[in-house]
Amino acid sequence: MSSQPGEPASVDIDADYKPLRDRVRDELRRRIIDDVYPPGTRLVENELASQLGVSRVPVREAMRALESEGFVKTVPRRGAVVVELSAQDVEELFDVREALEVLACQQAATRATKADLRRVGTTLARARKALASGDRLALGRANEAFHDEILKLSHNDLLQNVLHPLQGRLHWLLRQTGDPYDLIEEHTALFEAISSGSADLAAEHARQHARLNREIVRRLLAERNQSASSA
Amino acid sequence: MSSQPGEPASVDIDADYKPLRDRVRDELRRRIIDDVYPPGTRLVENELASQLGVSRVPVREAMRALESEGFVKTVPRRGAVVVELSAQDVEELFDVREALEVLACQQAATRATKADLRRVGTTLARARKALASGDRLALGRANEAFHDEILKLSHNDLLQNVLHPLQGRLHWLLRQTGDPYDLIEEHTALFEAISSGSADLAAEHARQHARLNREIVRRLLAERNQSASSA
DNA sequence: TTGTGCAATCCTGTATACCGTATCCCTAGA
DNA sequence: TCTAGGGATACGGTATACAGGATTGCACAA
Repeated sequence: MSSQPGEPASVDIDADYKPLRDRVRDELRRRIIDDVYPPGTRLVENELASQLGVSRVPVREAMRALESEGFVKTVPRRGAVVVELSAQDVEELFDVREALEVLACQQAATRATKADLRRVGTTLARARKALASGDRLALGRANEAFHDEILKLSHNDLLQNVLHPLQGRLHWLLRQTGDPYDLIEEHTALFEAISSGSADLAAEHARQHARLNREIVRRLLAERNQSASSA
Repeated sequence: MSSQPGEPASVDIDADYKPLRDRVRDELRRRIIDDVYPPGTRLVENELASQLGVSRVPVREAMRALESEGFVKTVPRRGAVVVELSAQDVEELFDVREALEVLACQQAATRATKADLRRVGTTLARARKALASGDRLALGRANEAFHDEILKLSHNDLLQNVLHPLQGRLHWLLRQTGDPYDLIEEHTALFEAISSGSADLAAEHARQHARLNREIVRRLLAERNQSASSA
């Protein structure tokens, strides 16, 4: 059309336009993850709508999205409640996550570009810095970002669409359990495996990492349940 | 509480109640799969609403659901269009499907009950009968049912929630390409591997089956594209 | 003939109001 | 203490309105 060579493909006047429903969804998801709405909280459409200064329609649509992401459960005619992840839910989450993250890392190994890898390297450096300065929050965020970026390296849109919400729930879970562990060595090894270009090596590391991660979360949950049952 | 032993957990006056949005979603999905709305068709809220005799709200919610299932693509302020699966989409579909179906079969091998296996056996018999009588439609349905049931054998709710929509798209694709192949031997072998209780064996067969399936679809698509480009 | 600009139109996104009905909760009564 | 009744609450759905981006078609200019 009228676009000059070198310019982005389309005109995109409104590239950053986001429907209200999506902004509401993001805000509610954030509140759930940040424990503003702890598990068990009822999410009442009218309350949220007036609180956010929007009508019920976008709130309803946001709620359906959060339901399909697994953050809330809707019982027909009773409304939506923030889910409490059961032990079985956690196991299933790790089952599926392992299968998909192994695939993501395999594909990342064969498809990642130099620029991709540089970006991940930067994120890892940020994590190391956060660890050194003892900033647990920043470390957690950097670790989350690491997984998000690995996922992008797969250059597989469907995989990203499927796995991303699961990772969201995983991150939520890790924040609930305190996420008090050092994954940097693990992540570095995984990153190197991917950088090597060997799909098999990357897969092996991804599987190992997922399993270690699962074990840690299992232990944390077991501890939490013990202290809860003694109350 | 007040319920007597042996009675269902709750009174369940309305056990089969389904929100309108879900029924609309199912109906629209059916129409897409049955090619009533071929790829590229614009889905206009008002039209569908008046056609189905409902208001716009449930139609909108159904559309979002179909979007997250990957049947339609919506561009903000421009509306929803039935997607046309690109070659890359198909590859990604098979990538993720393979990873998840391998997991499903592994878990099915260790978790399936006798009753589960009997049920699948019945479905396989149905497929054989359909093949013998040359009923292609029934054969296709039976093959779809086979995969749905294997998935249930995994007794993994999350896995089912994630994989089921992908299988829906896959079945859609197979109907588009004509689904003209005989999978019964393959399915029988997979079924026996699962029945044996060996996760490794089941995984191997699942992987092999997924790859064969992918090859067949690739060939069919290549043929279709050739005949399309010569038009 | 081919393009270009503008106006009319369509449709989405959102708001508002309202209704029926299922569910929940509280209270009064046995 | 338990149960039944009744009101309050909130979901699911309908109807309507409207602003403004997107699309289309047409007239007009090059």
